[in-house]
Order: sequence, then C-alpha cells, then structure tokens
Amino acid sequence: MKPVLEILEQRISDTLAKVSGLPNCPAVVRMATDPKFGDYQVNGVMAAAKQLKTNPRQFAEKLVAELKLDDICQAPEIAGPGFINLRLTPEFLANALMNIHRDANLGIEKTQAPQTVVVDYSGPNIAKQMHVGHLRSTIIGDCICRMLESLGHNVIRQNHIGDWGTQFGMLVQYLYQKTAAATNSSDPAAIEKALQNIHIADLEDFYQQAKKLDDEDEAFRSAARQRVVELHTGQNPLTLTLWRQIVNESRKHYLPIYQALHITLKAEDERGESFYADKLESVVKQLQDGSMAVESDGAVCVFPEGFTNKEGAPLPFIIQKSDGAFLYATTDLAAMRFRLKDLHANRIIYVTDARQALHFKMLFAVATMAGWADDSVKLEHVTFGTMLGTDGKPFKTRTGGTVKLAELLDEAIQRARDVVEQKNPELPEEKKAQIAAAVGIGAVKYSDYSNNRDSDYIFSFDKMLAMDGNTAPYMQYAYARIKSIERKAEGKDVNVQAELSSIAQIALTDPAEIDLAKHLIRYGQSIQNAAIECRPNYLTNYLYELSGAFSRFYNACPVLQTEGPIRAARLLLCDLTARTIRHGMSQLLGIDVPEQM
RNA sequence: GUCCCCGUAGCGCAAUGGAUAGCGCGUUGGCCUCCGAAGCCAAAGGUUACAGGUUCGACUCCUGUCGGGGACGCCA
Repeated sequence: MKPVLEILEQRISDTLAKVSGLPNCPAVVRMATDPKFGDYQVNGVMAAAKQLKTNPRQFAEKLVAELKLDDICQAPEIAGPGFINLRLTPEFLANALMNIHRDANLGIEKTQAPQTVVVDYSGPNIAKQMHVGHLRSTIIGDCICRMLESLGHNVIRQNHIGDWGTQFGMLVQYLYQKTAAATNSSDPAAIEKALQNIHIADLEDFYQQAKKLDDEDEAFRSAARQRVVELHTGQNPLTLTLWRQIVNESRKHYLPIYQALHITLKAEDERGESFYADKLESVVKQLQDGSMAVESDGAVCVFPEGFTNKEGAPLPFIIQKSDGAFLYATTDLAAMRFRLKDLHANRIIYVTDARQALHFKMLFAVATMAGWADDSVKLEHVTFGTMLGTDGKPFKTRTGGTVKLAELLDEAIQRARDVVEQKNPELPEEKKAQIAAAVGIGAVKYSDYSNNRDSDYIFSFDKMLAMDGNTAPYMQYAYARIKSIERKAEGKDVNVQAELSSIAQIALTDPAEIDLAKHLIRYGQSIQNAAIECRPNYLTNYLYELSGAFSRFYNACPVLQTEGPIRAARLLLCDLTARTIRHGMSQLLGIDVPEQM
C-alpha cells in the first residue's frame, strides 16, 4: 500500500505543475503540525507563488480549484499565508484501515528499486569480552538491517570482527606457553587438549599478561613476533590452531549475547580482518600501480584531495607502515573493494562511533580515487555519539573496569524482574522470567534507539531501566492490555478471530478511534523515514505516538461493553494496533512483546 | 591551527525549512463499583548558547563568536 503522503505529494505536485507552469515545484506535503490544521498540509504553495510573483492565497485557491482529491480528502482548506490543509475522509480512512487489516505486511510498501546494501556493524574484538562500548553499533546496525529488509532491500550483514593483527602473535605465544606449562609438554595434541579448558574470561586476563610480557621480556617478544609471521604464512599448524581456538572461544562468548539482544548477526556473517589478510598486498599494489599511493617518510600513503593536517600540509591515508606492516586503513580498503566487486553492493553502511568520521571520509575518498566506487554507489558512515560514564567521561577501553555487556544485561533483567514481582506476583515463575528478559533487555535497547544517535550517550542503569514515558515497557504494556482484552473476550463468548474476519466495512465515530486509525495507516511511511536517515529514533517516536493514541482510545472507548459493528470496529483497531506494535518492536527493533507482563 | 559532533523547560531528551517548539522525569491537582493505574486528563515551567545572514517562513540552512566533546603520520 502506497503511503498516503506519497499519493498526495504525487497528485498535488502534478496539479501544481499544471497550474503554475513551473517545471520544478514540489507540493511539499507534510504531516499537519497541529490537529486543528487537519491531517496533512501542503507547504509548497508559498514557494510557487513567490516564483510566480503572485499572491499565495489567491494562487492556493486556483490550485485547490483544480485539485481532485475527493476520493481521499474532504474539501481542502486554505489557511494562514497559503497553506492548504487536508483532512482524510472517514470513508478513505476506513478503507485504508481495511486494506491494512487484510494485509499480512501491515501496509508496508516494498521498494520498486531494491538495492544490495552491505551493513558493517558490531565488530567486536576477539579475545575480549563485549562491553558497553559495543552496544550502540550492534543494536543500531541491526535495526538498520531489519528496516531495510522490511522495505524489500537485499541486506548483507558484515561482522568485521577484530581477529587479526600483531596482538594475536602475543596472545598465541602466551597461550602456547600457558598450555605447554599446564600439560608439561610441547606435544601439539596435548596442547590442543589443554585448550579446551580456556575460556573468554581467561583470554582477557591473558591479554593483559601477554602485553606485560611483551613489554618486559625480550625472548617473549621475539617469539610473539615469530607467531605473527607464522599466522601470515600459515607455516606452523599449531599457531593457526591456537589462533582458531581463540576466535572460537570468543565466538562462544558473543553469539549468546547477540541471542539475548535479538541481534540478527550469525556466525556466517563474520568477515573479520583475517579474511582480508591475504588481499592487503594487492590493495597497496593496485594503488601504487595507479600512482595514487606514494612513499612518504618510509610509509606508503595516499593523499586524497581536500584533507590537510595541523600544518596545512596534505593529510596522508597510510596504507603501509615503514616497517612493511599493514594497518586498519588497508583492511578497510580491502573490505571496501570486496564489498563492491564481489558482493556487488549499491550501498555500504558503516555503523561506528563518530570519532572515526575522518577515517571514513578519507576511506571513501580513496575508494573513489581508485575507481572502485562511483556515483551509483552510496557510501555512508552512520555515526553515533560516544558512550560516557555518569561522570561525563568516556569509558576506558584497554584496561579493566569497563562494564561487561553480559553483566549489564543480567542486571537489567534482574531489575525488571523486581518490577514484575511487585506488579504481578501471581504469575508463574517461568512467565516472570520471560517478562523480565523482555522488559529488561527491551529497556536497554529501546533507550538507545529512542535517542538521536548523534548525541553522546550517558550510560546509567537508572536511566536505561526507567520504565515510564517513551520506553519499551510503555509499548509492551499497551500490547499486553490488548491481549488481555482478547482473553477477556473469549471468556465472554466473543470469538475475536471470527468477528474480525467477518468485518466487511467499518465506521469510525469516536475521536479517539479516528485518531488511532490515522496513526495506524502511517506505519509504512514511518519505517521509510527512519530507514532513509538510518535513524531508529524516528521509528520509536512513531511507536510511542501509536501507543499513546491507543492508550487514549483504551480509556475513552470500551470494547467489550459494546456490541455489533461498534465492537467489531474496536476489536479491529485493537488487533491492528497489536500487530503494528508487535511488528515494530519485535521485527524491527528486536524487542520482545510478551502477552502478559 | 584545520575539521567533525553537540548546546532546546530544573533534569533527561524529541522535533523530514512551515502556522502557537513537543515528550518524559520532577512539581501541583484530578481519574480505578468500569476491558490491566507500567495507564489517562489537566496546570505550571522556553529570548531553541550568542550575533549576524539567506528565505514568504529558521531549532533546522550559511557566516562568525562563546561553551562542551572528539579527530587530525605510521593504534583500531
């Protein structure tokens, strides 16, 4: 179903072009800013009148005389300096509602031009536990994927995990020493067996200790360096086994967290740094052959136009260090080339924090210089603000003391559990546990989604888990109340499904019914808006407004105390609201909506 | 020094160039013999940091200033 806004924009723009004779003059139809201005407003008249040097109100009258909208709207009204206010007819609204009612897809319009969109998000570091700093990329990226898919795009998820680099030489060597010492043997089979007992928490500890040894112990450092070489050449199977074990162990840590958060990333979406390790040389060579990369202070650099450093000199994008090693810039270029040439991406979305903005700007510039990306592909860096502590300072990354994601989620669930216990002590234990998980994790995700992603994010349990206002529990509560009505209906011998499927036409009379209906028919539009800008908070705003409209309806319009067509219409509104909330929360945000809470 | 983000009610935050800038918390006052009060209704609270500019119209776009954060040659 095409969004009403789009239909109006199209039709009015056509008429506007005809009446004005102006080639490029959009109608600019928007949601009305105030209910008293109707449902939609046309803002383009003033601009057109300006170009024609005519009085906007008079021009609006001319336009209105030519408009044919009576199948959608009541007679248009001209207001203010030259706005045209549009009000949907009850018939149109009722029909639109019936169409959505019959549509399993809730009226979400699939795109006419599906794209292949690569979304790069989450990217945890191997051998480290996920901490709060990973949360935003992971959940924002996931929502973007889900929204784009719901609109019919082909989304390719890429989890660019940090599974490669010199620190793995260190880690492998340390792990080797540790297991060799534990087994009192350097026999590969024995070491491999000892590895079974190594867990992510140990690995993290190992990392600290390995780093210390690397700083202090000459012999260790050279052994670690040898491991790096072996990783690259693959000549020592034991080194690769140790490395693989580290990655596997890490995966065992983060996949359950994805599962708890309802993140759609799968193991097969992993395309980490190691995947590109053997492609880095050719990236550098290609850029050198094209005379784009040049030697500078011993390093290989690209100097894209328009970037300068503190001294005003050209800013290098370093792709190979003076010691011959490659950097993350090189890996990102290799990934970019792979995504464009092998995955055939039309659009690539990188979901990382805003501090990397310059890096991505330069990356995009270099990819364009190299001729990999042209105007037909869209490269986007979807940024988000920094995770801050309540003291307003960023979380530390390399040391301990950061909040582990797993622990955060546990606490969120526990806090939600306390509320459930207080509100609904009579529920069975199993239900309480389900609800606590849905509410606790939902609250954490939702509080992030509902913020403008550009803002810095102050981490606070109390704020994340507050359950008033624009929060996940508000939507979950609205949903649970609808489900409760449905259960009550069965107790009163009302067959909800039969009644719903027998409805051929509905009439809406109460203002709260009409308002709710108007929200319901805007769902697809709201997803589009959120997806274009990659802004989940647009979607949460919509869901919050929808739930608000439902709560007012719920207060004003009893369902089961009525009967006949009025009850049927209200049941339909309830059912559609429930389906929309469930779809938005569960399908697009990955937040569970329990039947009871 | 250059560049990026932020600055909106006491606090936390919204607002696709449109009309009288919204919501939550907090404060004050209403609403459960009525489908779930994790709810609804109402009141109070604003020079959208500041100064210019573009525009018929600016929280939104442009320039500058101030304040906060961040990035800027071999980390990721």
